[in-house]
Amino acid sequence: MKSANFWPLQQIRSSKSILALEIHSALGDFGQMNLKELSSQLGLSQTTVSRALNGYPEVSESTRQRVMAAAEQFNYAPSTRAKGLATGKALAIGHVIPTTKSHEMVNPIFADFIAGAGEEYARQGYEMILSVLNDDEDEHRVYQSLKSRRAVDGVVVHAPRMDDPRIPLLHELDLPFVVHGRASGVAMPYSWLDVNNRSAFRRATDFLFDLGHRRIALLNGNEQMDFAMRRRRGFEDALNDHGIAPDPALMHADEMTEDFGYTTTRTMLEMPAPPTAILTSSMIIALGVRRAIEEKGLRMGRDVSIITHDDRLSYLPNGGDVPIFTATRSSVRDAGRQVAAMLLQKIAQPDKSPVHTLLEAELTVGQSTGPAPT
Amino acid sequence: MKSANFWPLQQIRSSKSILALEIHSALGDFGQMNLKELSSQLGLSQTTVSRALNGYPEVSESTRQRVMAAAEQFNYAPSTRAKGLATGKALAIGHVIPTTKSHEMVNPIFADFIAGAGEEYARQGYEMILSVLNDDEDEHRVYQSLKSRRAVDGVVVHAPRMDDPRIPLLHELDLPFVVHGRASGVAMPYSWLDVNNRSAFRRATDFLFDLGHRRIALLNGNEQMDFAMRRRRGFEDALNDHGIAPDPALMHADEMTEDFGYTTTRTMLEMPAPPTAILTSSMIIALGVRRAIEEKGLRMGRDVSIITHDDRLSYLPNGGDVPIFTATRSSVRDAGRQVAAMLLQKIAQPDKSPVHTLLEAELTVGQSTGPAPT
DNA sequence: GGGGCACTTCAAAGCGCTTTGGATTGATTC
DNA sequence: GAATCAATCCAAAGCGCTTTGAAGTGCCCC
Repeated sequence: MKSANFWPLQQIRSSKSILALEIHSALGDFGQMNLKELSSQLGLSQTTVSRALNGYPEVSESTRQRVMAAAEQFNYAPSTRAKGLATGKALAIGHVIPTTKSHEMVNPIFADFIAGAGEEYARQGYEMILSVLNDDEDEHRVYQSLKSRRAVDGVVVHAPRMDDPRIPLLHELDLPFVVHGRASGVAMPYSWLDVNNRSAFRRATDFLFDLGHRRIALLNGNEQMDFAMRRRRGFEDALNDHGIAPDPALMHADEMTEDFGYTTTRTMLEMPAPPTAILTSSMIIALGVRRAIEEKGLRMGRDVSIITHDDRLSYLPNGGDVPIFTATRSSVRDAGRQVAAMLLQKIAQPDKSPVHTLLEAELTVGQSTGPAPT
Repeated sequence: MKSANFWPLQQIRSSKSILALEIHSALGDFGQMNLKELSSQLGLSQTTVSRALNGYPEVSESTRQRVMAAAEQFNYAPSTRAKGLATGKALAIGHVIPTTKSHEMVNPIFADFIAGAGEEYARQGYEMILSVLNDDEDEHRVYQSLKSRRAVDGVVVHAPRMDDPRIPLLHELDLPFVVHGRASGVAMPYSWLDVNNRSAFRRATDFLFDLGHRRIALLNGNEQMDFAMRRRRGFEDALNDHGIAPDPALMHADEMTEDFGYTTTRTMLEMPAPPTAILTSSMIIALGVRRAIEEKGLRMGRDVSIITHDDRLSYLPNGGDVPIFTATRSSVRDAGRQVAAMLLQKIAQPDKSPVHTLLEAELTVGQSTGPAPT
């Protein structure tokens, strides 16, 4: 221990270095490098190495370089679990996979949203952890469990419904969260990011009016969902502006499948006064609508116009340079990125008041709309 | 400490219980209950409480009941991080989100697969953690990082390509894994679960032959992907059996979008001798194919037959009771469940030799196929 | 040559759990 | 009544990190 009295410092250093190399090659592939090991290889204390890696100023630049190089060389990275324990943070964000209870349907926007959020987490050194709701399990328990196991520092709330009970719950659990969407009816403040669904659908409807359409149908998502309800409002707003009473026969809401679009449109086209334009809440519905139209020998954009909302899902591109569908567009992947950033921000500064982001969807004109047939 | 000498046991117990209640109500909502706290509330040592909760036999049944009740009441659950540190296991499984580099496209089967896998993890007390590949980042580093941070006990390999480099990498990293799919060209043994793509597509093609079709097209996924390559083999097998040479003009492979199905079919239908049947690798492609067919005034199932592979994605149901498309079906959600189970099994018994599961897709006949037009 | 001052570096405690090796207890046996 | 044995229960070490409070180092100046 007192060898420093006998050995010149330089010599110790270099002899240790040699030792380090030997030990390393001996460890070869089985040893998982840890802080203790790494610092002994470097001939430094764990404190110093830790500080060097975490960017504390107490460490000289040359030492830091040396440490970082060694960490790189030995593939060292601190154990997430140990780090989490020591810092009291989980360094992870939770996402609870939204499934509609009826058909264990996974929300199709989920994958792209996650991909966006994940980018942000990766950049900031956070883990993303997912939980799936087992059919028998209730939502409450999932969040409760996430909290009591201290598995995450915060969560993202997906697919909010009206009066969504998760918001008061998370408040009570004191678990930071950001909502992707909004929950009408919830009084307490919370952070959210949402697309301005109401104005988007209002504008889309207006656009159809401008083209001369008067019988416009709406194929919406399940109207328990907050976004669907808002889209309907926007649709109705525009009708009202133009002095037209909403016609229940032209308004349908259900899970957003191709089949829903197809069968509903088919039925509507049999009506004495069929719609000349149809607004849909998702590309998948729109595909079904288009099928029903073409099957009947009509042409989309001439006989019947379609406007859809387009979440820009990567596997469902809306055409190439020229969009196929006229659409209200907003990238859900981008939303994921932003929500993640908001949440990390909130975790860093818990006392800041809630933040709201309202994205405006852009209306891009494609080939699916045209003047109302006379 | 020696108070047991002065106080009758019963009395201590009950006085502690009262204390417990008081402390609890004082802690109220802010305290995160931990083992120490819980055991002091119960008047037991941490060891005993831990053992009671983890089902060790050294604890009497009555004590265990009492402990479990208290844990329930106080919403206690062990900290994942502390538990992980102590046991040396991460208690988590990693999934690296597959994106095709070209268009940051997220594999559309991903969400459903994850949902299935997540169920299994939840049941066995594992966390699921996702990583997203940043565009600039390379695959190697992601797995390397997962390993060196000791963030996961194993990973699932998604969307294997031919000669997939991840397999030797994970071997080298000594990180347990199971592959969803197979990687032709990889010599070393590994566990996988796959659909028998080759036989499925062979049978589908045979089925079309039986219906009298001779000019059959294949719209495949990107043939770097192992599954796509196997499907092509199956397709070619059947052609060979029937003495027909594969016609490059009828074989196309690309990212599986609706547009790909549409434009390719449209082109093919312009050929002097257009195909009378088309095989597609995904429902989304099939939707595009159908559109091209109907747009041309032809009818699916009469003028042109379609068979598609159907992963049973929850948001893309293939009709209701009567399937719309004739399809080779195999539930990807179910695959997720099984892969997860295989991986957890492997982690529990690392030395067992690799396991293989080959699922046969079922061929379900829908409305999209019919006798070849004469 | 010793005091003062930046710079660096260190030893050790603590995060919340599991687990080892031992202690305690009451019942049972001789 | 001492010895044996299950059945319980406990104290303390250890997992890999961060962080606090203290100490070492070299340099300059008086």
